[in-house]
Amino acid sequence: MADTGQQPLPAGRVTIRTVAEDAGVSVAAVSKVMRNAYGVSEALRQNVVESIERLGYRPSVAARGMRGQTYTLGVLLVGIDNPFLSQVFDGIAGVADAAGFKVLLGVGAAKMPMEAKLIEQMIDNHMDGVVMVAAQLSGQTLETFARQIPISVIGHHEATATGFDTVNSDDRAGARLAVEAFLAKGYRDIAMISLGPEADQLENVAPQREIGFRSAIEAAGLGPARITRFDNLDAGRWAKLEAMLHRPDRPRALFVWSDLDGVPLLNIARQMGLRVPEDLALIAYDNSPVAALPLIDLASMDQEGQSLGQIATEALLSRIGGRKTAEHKLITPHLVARGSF
Amino acid sequence: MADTGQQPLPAGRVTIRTVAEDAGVSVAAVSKVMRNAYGVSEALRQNVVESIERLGYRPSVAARGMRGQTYTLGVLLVGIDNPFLSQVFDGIAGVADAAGFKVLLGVGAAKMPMEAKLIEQMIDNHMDGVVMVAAQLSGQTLETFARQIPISVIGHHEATATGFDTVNSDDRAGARLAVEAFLAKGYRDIAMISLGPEADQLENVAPQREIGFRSAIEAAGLGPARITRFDNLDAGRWAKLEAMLHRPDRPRALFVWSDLDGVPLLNIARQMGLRVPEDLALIAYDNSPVAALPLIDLASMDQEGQSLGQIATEALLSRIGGRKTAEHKLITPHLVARGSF
DNA sequence: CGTTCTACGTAGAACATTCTACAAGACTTA
DNA sequence: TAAGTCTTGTAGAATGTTCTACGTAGAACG
Repeated sequence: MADTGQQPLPAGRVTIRTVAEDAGVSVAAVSKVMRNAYGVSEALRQNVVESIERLGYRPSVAARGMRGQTYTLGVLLVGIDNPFLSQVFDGIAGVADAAGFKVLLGVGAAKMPMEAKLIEQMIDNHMDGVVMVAAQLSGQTLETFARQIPISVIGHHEATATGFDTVNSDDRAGARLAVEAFLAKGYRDIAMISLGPEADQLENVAPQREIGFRSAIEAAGLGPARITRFDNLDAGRWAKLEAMLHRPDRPRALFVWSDLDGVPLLNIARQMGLRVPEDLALIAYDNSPVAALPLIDLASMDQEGQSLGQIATEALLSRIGGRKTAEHKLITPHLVARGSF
Repeated sequence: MADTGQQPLPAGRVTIRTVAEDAGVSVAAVSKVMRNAYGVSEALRQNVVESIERLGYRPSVAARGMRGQTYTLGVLLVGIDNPFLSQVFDGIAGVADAAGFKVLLGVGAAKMPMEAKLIEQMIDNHMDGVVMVAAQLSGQTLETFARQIPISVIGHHEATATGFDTVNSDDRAGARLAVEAFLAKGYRDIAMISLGPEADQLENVAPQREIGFRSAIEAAGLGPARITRFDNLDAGRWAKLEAMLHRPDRPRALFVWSDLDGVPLLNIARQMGLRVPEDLALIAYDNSPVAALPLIDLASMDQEGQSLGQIATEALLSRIGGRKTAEHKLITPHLVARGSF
């Protein structure tokens, strides 16, 4: 490793001053080299770079944050055990890394005050920007924060926002594609299971999928659309789902807003003795690894989370770079057909 | 950033100076109140607190980091889509939050250089401490980092480490409990599937489980123990697993080092027409939500990830508080019995 | 009635960086 | 040759905190 010479213990931290002394130049010169700023001769540059490598110098992010950029992006995730989010994160991390930015993660647990605190924390850490994934915060709150830090949002339909960028999977198209896939196989009696109670919050993904579902059903002349909502927090939801499957007017085909509900639903159906797809056809959403298990074999819409993450991060970086106008992008999902329909 | 100079913008950042002026006291007095340090009268305190609330002041973490504590902990996770890690994180976040610490996450993707970079980043952010979960880094590397920042490690058996604390599930006991559960039901022909190729890296969990398995098998007079290892990165592993189940000397009962392999294995077995547990009995590890699905119904060892996270964080906080000696704790896991054996 | 304590509060250095001026040369141009 | 311009580098302010050292009362002590 690094040879420190006579002094056996490395002692204190290697700061920009240590490097400056070692290279025999001013502190500002080292700073310039670090940022490849203008006004450094090749000779000086070489000299400083050598000292930096010899000493293993790394600039203090905290100190940087006081005046300049930190080259750190914050990512705000709703939860941590959702495979879709994991894909999105991969996309974000890839682009950030390539651009020389570090990434730190905050986990909001789908609680608004928590999310707000985390953004504040990222601001307080002087991060250069934030990617929010499936945030619960209102568009208005986001606008407020966006005045303090560049923000790019995934999974939050807010196409009129002016202060921040958004990237979304086209949830309406996704629902339509699912319905069309059912129709192509001859299913006519199609219903949807959605996430309650947020039906009127059009910025969220589930309501958007409802809109897509409804319009596709009506376009096929099968209206009015049947949509049942279950609350994420409702403890008795599985019992309700089972009751629904027991009713005589049980639909022949079900479009489920997420694998999070789709997989357990499939479980319940099979437990009840229903054959899938002979008795009940299913298409869910997110194309998570569990859905792909042979024993589950659940068809699911793939949102291409990695692309979403990449595009959102590119947008964020260009905003950090100085863009003032807002960008809103929509990515079309695709169906991964499996034995469940 | 947005400051064009001409317009007096609504709000520049609220700093400690703003508060001091508003309250009519010195900057240091405000700092003392923030840290509830010694030497503040109740009257002054009240006055300052009022100003803080009125102005919505939040201290800059970056500036704090330059001299004092940042009240931020870093958490280093191998991956983000592992339900066990999600539990651990919950435990960490809970304890940290209660102690007034913020948490930021880094994701190491099981790559050593990546992990090293993330720790360095946390050091550069002047975080107060780091919890590492299932790190790949060697104990020696950890000791080096531990000289620069307090570290608490989960899932890394290193009981002789002096520079950092460790908290582990008792993996040997876990394997033994699984074997004993098999024995209690009369199974005698028991084998294990482990993670390769790291059998000789005793700090990792899989080798520890192998040791526990081996000793339990031998103690029952059923030795030598049959252990097969599959590499995480091996693309053909599923085919190999299937081939193994086709062999005539297929074991009657299988202990699998993780649900990550256990669930797909169960899938393959059922696909082959094997009945579980009539033809093949299974116990895996981690008790992930998928294992609990009725269609899967896989018995699994529960490591109580949340406790692990809590204990590791408490250790970290006490180390931040000044403790110099190392603590090494072991938590006993328990079996969640299900229909698979 | 001085002297020492104790409690409260303040000034200012320190922290590690960026960034704005500006100076000293070298080079160009009229 | 004088004036202007470009290049390279430096000094020092600025950033928002914490923390050390110190001053100033009033209380307790002898």
